[in-house]
Amino acid sequence: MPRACTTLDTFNAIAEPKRRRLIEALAGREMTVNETVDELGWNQPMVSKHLGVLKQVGLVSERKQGRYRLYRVNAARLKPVQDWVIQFEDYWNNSLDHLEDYLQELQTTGDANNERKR
Amino acid sequence: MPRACTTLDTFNAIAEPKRRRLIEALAGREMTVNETVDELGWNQPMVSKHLGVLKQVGLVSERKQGRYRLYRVNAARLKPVQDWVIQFEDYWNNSLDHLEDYLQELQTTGDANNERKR
DNA sequence: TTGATATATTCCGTTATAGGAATATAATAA
DNA sequence: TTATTATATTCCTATAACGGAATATATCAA
Repeated sequence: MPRACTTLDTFNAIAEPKRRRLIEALAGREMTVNETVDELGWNQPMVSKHLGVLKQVGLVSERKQGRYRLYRVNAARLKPVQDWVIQFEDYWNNSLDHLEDYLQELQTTGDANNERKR
Repeated sequence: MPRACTTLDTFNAIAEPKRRRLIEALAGREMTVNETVDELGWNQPMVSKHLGVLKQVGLVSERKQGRYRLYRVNAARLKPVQDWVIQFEDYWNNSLDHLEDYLQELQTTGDANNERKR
């Protein structure tokens, strides 16, 4: 079984850095495909294809105007990500977060003694 | 060029639903691989493999104790995701978020008139 | 009509994937 | 030692991925 489609959900869609960059560029303002091309400096098919993925997931919406297509971010679709991550907010600034332990462990081999009974 | 490795960064690692589930299961408490297997009802290699990906990204840390390996979530590694998403928080509850427009547009064909001058 | 502009789509090649099954390794217990 | 428990790894297969290049479609302008 391969990895899930990028068009399956928001999490998969924003795993790609270019798509996050695209969302940042479009945040708060509508833009034409070519305006985006100019702003990001990518080639046009690349922008169109990434926009296509974002559109399928609903992260951007598209509005036709003449021969232009205006794209805009649908920030609400990011909420599931925020909602999922926020669950763990309590952990990353207090004693439950053991980042230092982890970083230290990367350097020491870690003693594998003291069998725990289960 | 294929999709980026799941072990490249947090965004790619959490794109997989099972890995998010795994993080939830381990949140706040250390667990053995087999405890996790029991709790999630997956087979053991599957749990080990997903833990392996999470470990490479630093989302979980591992501590050997006898023949057990205790896994624990490193919530701090989720912060980049939170930091990225939070940028758009302003958009998803006020006028800048055009969700209704979008949903409505899905049903109407949308008039492609009114060429905009550029 | 013809040409130009704006955007989307198709074809291609390389590659990492996720799951299943089987097996290997490590550590303990008898 | 041998058996058992705990965990990791290897091999397999099908699939979807990005990017590049080329091309198709759509709309406007002359």
